[in-house]
This record gives sequence, C-alpha cells and structure tokens, in this order.
Amino acid sequence: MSDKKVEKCGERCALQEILDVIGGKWSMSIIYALFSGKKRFSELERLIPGINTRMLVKELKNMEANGIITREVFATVPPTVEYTLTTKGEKLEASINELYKWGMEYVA
Amino acid sequence: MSDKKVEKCGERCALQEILDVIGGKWSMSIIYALFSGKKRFSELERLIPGINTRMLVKELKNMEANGIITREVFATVPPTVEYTLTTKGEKLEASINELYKWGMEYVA
DNA sequence: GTAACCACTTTCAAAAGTAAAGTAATGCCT
DNA sequence: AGGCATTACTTTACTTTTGAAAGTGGTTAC
Repeated sequence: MSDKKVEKCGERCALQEILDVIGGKWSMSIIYALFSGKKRFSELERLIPGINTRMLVKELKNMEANGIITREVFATVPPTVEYTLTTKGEKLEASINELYKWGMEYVA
Repeated sequence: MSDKKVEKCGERCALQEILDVIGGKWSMSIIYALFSGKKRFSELERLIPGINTRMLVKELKNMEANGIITREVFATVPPTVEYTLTTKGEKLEASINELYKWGMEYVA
C-alpha cells in the first residue's frame, strides 16, 4: 500500500514522466541549449530556431513545474530572467546525448 | 554544396530526426513495446493503454516511413500484421533505457 | 519623441489528437 | 442459415494543442 507510484504504474509511470519532460516538440532543444549553462529568455529564443514565443513560455513553465529548470528574475532594466537546469535536469544529459548520437548516426 | 543535411543543420538536424521518431506522444511507448519482439496490431493496442486506433495506425505508418519498424502482412484469416523494429529502431534501446532509468529515478 | 530591448501575453487559425462507430473477409456456434 | 466474433484498419465529428503575428509595459539610447 505504500510506494504508490512505483507500485501502481512502475514502468509506464516512468515513461509518462519522461514524455512529459522530453516528449514535447521543443523540450529537448531547450534542455540541450541549457546544457551549456544558464540562458536568458531571448537567448533561448535565438538559440532555438523555429520556436515561437508562446511555446517557449509554455515549455519553460512546464519544465519549471516538472522541476528540471529554475527561473530567476533580476530586477534590471530591461528586466532579465535566467533559466538554469536543476540537478534533475542535468541528469538528462547522458540520455539526450545517447539519443543524439543515434540521430547523428541515422540521419539518412 | 554536397553533404547537404549534415552541412545544413548538423546538430539540429539530428535533433529533428530524433524528435520525429520519439517526439510523438506514443512513439516511445510503441518502440518500448517492440523491444521485446515483434507484435501484431491488436497486441500493441492492448499493450499500450490509452492509445486509440487512429493514433496507433498513424504512428506505425510514421515509424515505418522513418525506417525504424517494418510491417509484414500475413494472408491469414482474419488477417494478421506484424510490426518489428529494424536495426535502426533497435539501436534506440540504449538511449531509451537511459531515459527510462532517469524516469524511474526521478518520479517524485 | 520615437524607436528599440526584454519578457512575456493575447488572439485567432491551423494542425494534431481523441472517441466512437463503421468496414470487409472469414470462422464458429447453434 | 443467422448472428456474433476476430483482425486491421477507416471514417467522421469533435476537442485540444500548437503556431504566427501582433500587442503590452516599463525604460533607455538616439
């Protein structure tokens, strides 16, 4: 009766968590961009070609809610916001690099 | 002017390829199910709770087009169709297992 | 004073996803 | 012989998500 989540869905639960974090169309690009250190909103926008503001905002919010990034606001002028990977986020590096290698190898 | 794809987008191209394959809402679940061997359409439907027929069809077609699964039809009655991972598909196992471990570790 | 910078928000159309029912060929049961 | 089940999908109608573009508000450089 304890260990709820693991007991309840185990494998599939992990899968759900993963998909919620990296399943989105842009999440992986964002995480990838953040591997090289914290970034401001506009930096991310420039680093990820094709993304639009709305989606970047949404994904960042989702990632913050999922605990894989932190958002820090600076009362500068103009205002500055920095996004950083948490430990949980950083731990995705191995997985994403693996996927990445696969992608590089299999681009037809 | 040659080596088009690599030259044109390099890193980002690999990312696109990856997302096209595992970025869809259900792709990873399907690939995961196929790691344990070929499956029929209805087996996949049963193995992946929550998916609907239309989406399963769509994802399978997409995966076939992406060369990560093969589709084999048997003229039995009722007809049987088997889906199998290609080598390209199988090569995703390491990456997905990595992600998987992450998911298991960080399910809050 | 007006144009630009930053980090968003809003609006609306388009694309993607979901649910549920339908299709065609056959076999099994009664 | 009629009806139901099985398999692998289609089709239709609908909801949700995403995308493109313009707008907001405070400040500062020109």
